[in-house]
Amino acid sequence: MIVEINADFDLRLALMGGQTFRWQPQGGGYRGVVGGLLLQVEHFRDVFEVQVLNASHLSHLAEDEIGQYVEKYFRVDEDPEGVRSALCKDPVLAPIVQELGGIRILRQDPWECIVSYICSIDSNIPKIRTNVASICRALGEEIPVAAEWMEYSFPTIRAVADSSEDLLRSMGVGFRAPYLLKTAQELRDSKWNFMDMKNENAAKVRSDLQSLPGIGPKVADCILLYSLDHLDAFPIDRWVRRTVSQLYFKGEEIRDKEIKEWAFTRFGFHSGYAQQYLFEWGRLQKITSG
DNA sequence: AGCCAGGAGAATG
DNA sequence: CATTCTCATGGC
Repeated sequence: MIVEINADFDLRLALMGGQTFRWQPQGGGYRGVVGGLLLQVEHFRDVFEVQVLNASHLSHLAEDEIGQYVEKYFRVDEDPEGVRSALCKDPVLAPIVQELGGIRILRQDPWECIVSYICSIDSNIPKIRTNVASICRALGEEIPVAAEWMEYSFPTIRAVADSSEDLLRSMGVGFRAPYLLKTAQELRDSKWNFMDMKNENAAKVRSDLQSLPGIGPKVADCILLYSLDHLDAFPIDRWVRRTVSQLYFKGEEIRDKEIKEWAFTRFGFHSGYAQQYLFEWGRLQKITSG
């Protein structure tokens, strides 16, 4: 089955940047597992095609629901041109948006996002990817694709909650192992409704998330932005802190609280996209400056 | 080889 | 409330 999506979309930045960790370059496009579906994505001129490679026995989706599911994941229900033109009113951001182009924010699964960004604590993108891959291989369900080709779904909350700290440590996550275990157990044992969290007040959701072990301000904002439809969230990590300071505050050190207020004042409900451009631009500068 | 990494949490001034 | 320390591992 093939789903065609009509959108300007930088797939490399969306799938291989710092927002999701399950995709790999493959044959001119990218391959990744999303909610039990093994997807192959390729970009053509003004559309890209999403091909469903597996029988989707884990997705519990009917054939005609897969298209909607994929479109939700790629967040086609938004106007990227409108977002960019709004951001370009900022004279500092305008040339960056111009250069980086069509960054898009995916709509990921909240639980996958929680695990991924707990793994991200004091880490780096290549390592997060290997950590997440190890966790899926050990605790996810097998998705047989072809001979000698096995993919793995993202493990359920229960699968992680019922594992152990030692097992998680053996996947290279180090001191994050107890965070992952305790948060999974809390989510298993209490009633968390991620759907409701998409409509609730962002501050409330943020503080609820921060009650979970291993979720602080930065990780909570990533979960809000990447999986809970709170596109005004502005995750502040080292890169963003550094980049904002450099571009807007003459290199002065600014407290996170001030950066948050500054961001919302300046970018409003598009703060999440602003953050995304600033993050990618900061990393690009580091790469090109050696 | 040694520095650094999409931080959080606990312990201190 | 602000600063400082530790946490485990691997990428570059």
